[in-house]
Amino acid sequence: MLDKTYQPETVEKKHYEQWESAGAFTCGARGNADPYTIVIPPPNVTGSLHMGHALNNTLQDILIRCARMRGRDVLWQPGTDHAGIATQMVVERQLAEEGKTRHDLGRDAFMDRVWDWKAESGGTITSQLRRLGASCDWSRERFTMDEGLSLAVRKVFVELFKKGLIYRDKRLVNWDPKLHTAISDLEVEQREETGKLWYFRYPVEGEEGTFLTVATTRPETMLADTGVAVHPEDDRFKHLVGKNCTLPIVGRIIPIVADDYANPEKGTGAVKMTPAHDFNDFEVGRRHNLKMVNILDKDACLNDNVPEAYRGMDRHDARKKIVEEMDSLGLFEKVEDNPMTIPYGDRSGVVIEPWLMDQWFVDARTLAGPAISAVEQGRTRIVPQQWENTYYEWMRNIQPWCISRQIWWGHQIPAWFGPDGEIFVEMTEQEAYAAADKFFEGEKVELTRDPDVLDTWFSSALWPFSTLGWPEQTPVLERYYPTDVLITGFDILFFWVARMMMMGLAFMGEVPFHTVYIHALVRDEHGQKMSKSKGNIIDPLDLIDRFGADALRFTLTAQAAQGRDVKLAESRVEGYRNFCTKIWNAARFCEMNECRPVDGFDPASPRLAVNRWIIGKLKEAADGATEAIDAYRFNDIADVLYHFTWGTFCDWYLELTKPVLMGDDEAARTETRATTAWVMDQILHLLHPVIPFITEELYQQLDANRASNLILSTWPELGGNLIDDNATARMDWVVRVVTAIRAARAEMNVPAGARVALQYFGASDQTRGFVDDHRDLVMRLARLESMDAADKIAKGALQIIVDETTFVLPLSGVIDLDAEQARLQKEIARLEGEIEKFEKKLGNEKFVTKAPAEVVETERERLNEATATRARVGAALERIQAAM
RNA sequence: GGGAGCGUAGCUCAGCGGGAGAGCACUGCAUUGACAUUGCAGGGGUCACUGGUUCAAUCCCAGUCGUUCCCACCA
Repeated sequence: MLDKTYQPETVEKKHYEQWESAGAFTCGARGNADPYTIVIPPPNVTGSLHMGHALNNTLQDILIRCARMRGRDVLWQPGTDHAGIATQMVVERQLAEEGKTRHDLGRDAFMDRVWDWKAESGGTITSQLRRLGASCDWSRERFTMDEGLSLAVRKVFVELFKKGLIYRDKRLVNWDPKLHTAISDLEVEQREETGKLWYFRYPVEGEEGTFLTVATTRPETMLADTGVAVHPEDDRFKHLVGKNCTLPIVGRIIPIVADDYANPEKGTGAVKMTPAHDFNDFEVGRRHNLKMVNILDKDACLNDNVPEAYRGMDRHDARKKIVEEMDSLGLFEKVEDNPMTIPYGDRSGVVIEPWLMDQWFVDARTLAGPAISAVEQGRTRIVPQQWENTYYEWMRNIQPWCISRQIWWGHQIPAWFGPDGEIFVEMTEQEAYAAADKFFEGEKVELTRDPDVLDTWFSSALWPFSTLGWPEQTPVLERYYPTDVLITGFDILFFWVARMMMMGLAFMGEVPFHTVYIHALVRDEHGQKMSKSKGNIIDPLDLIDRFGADALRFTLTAQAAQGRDVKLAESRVEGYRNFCTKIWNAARFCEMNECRPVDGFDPASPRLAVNRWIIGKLKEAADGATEAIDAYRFNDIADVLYHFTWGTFCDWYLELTKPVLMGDDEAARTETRATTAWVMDQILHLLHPVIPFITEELYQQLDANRASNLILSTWPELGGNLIDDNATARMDWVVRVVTAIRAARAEMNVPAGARVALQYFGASDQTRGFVDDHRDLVMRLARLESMDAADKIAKGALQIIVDETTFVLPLSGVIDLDAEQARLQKEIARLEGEIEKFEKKLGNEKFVTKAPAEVVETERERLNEATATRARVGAALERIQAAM
């Protein structure tokens, strides 16, 4: 017996364990079936589940469960990411609370500490994914710093280095003065701010009283100026090109050069050059052989390359002091407000400094080529397609990828330096020494390994094949690569998707996935991004606790329309929890009425119209769900199943069949029980990918003899002629008549409980047939006492027009004639509006000649129908008026 | 500066070249047999604005306004 209410927490736990122990998640059991593979976007190993994960993994689980039910050999490859900077920051914060830094511990002890933290918190996110219902193959769980995956990282690094696609270079990088590491362009967040623009006079050397005014947003960088640039065509400055300025405060003589970069429209037209601290100036400096003077240390404080008074100062303090000193020298001209973008580190939140240093880079431009063509040729499809443009845009303008990080948690770069800076990149230290031996021709040297680690995204880029065993050529790799679809948020399109494309093509020679489905962000109900500081974070686990995992999953699915953010309101979750309750109660109804699944039930077999009708509707819903899944239209899946289950099955079918179930026609009862059970069962199948827990529970409870789990059963693919036009016509008629009577009764305040007599007038033969066949149904659902033909209409009765028939509730003296008159007049006004519209359209010759014939025909039918109904309602109105 | 999305009922959003939809909220009625986490019925919208294409535009095109986001090294 089913409990009176659905208890998610016990059911969810029970079935998840059952699925796992039944091996339902394990790949490879269906050796002959087509494989279907998804790799999970690996969450941060020390993180916890947020709404974005909940959405992302719900969508994956829907595809995975559906594919499994459709007979595929499914692999959902799970795992976690070491998330270098993020994880290291967490552990460093813990250390800070103990008053320590990582340097107090030293590298090895610090690494142990992070591994401990990983061991402690690493299970959180995976257990939360289980609570969500994610049917990952946990036996294959991987971590980006596993031995095998680390081997893959080294192998890729070494091979790319040997091909010249990874190189070490001295360039300006984005330096994070708080985290003390370089970061990639993608990790820099540009923020719009109102800054200032200061105008300074630089004396021209040897020309007393002549000044060149430059404008700058960063006064402190003037200490590193090594030139001034003007545009070659700028007549104001032509005569100064080739001369020098004396850099105030510092006293350095710096050249005035002509370069196209200088924009006559910007600032004063003369721009100071700071090649060691500005990306543009760096390029100009290269072109003109300007000196590179680095004035910052790793904390972004001024170093010994500046006048003594400034040494050790913070960059912000230095700015103030520079402006003051320039002012006191009479070289400060003015200051203006200036809207500008300032670079911030996305993790640290501090202003990033361009800093000149040696780092490792990937030649992304070369790797991007094949990744661009793969999408152009459709070997990988991006859904929704508009994201392809974004992908192309970025890939075609891709910059060298800075992959070295000055942190400890991550994959240490397999590069060893010799005594004079020679670089040996090898898989192991042993091989590095061997290479060094060869290089130094037997001379014994000491090698030191590069202390830096790789950008986290370097290892994530290998995820689709490193998790499957690469570089070994394993059967699993052979079978499941390339994967089928990748599901991810647009926020990591560049970070991750683009890089997987590059690495997959470079090392596997094949795209990593055929389809990339990009979903939106989950926001709060007002469209605000969820953040700790705003305090508007909704915790998925909290919602699961309160409403059940299924309710949360259904909500996310129903809102996952392509190309739009998901705005999550708790009222929605509550609404879909109610949907789960509805299903539960429908199942209880089945149980109470002994609607048990019948083995080998043939959906073409029922004879009763109501049964043939619901089977037809079910087929439509099932086809709709399948189409929606294949098109990644997740919200449509939810929508079509919601409306079929609640609106069609519960609200109509279960009500329509009650008379049969309670009647004494044994054959009809048996057929209806079997049909009800079968449709219920199909509903459970169709809903299972979205709401796996409650459907599994009901599937098992509704038939104690079931040998297998719903998770492993077969997706409904209903063939052939299950849609019966005759059954549809009659049942749709019943629905129409019942609805019309109910509406009229409600509007005219006929007491809901009152059983009233109904007469019908002017019915066609077909309608009379429908009445004869379905009289009991209409009487029951519309609360009628009787239903008889009449040859005239009683005076002052309530009249309801459906199609050609006038239904009459002879309530003379009971109903309010004025109200009835008003009701009919309103109906007439509506009909006349329609008629006018149709007539105007059909009176337009261009419409009749140019529009498709079937459209014209439809409009004609509508006009005829409206006209006929108008006449009948008019007659009804006259009768009422006669009675007044 | 470049690009993209969005603007439809009070709120959150589907839809989309030929009769404006859902959920929630709101109003009225209904409680002894699946379900009040319910049922029945109802109110509510110049589909942002202006032009254009078309027999026909909420839908396609252009522009405007508003809004969100992405990319970009501009003193």
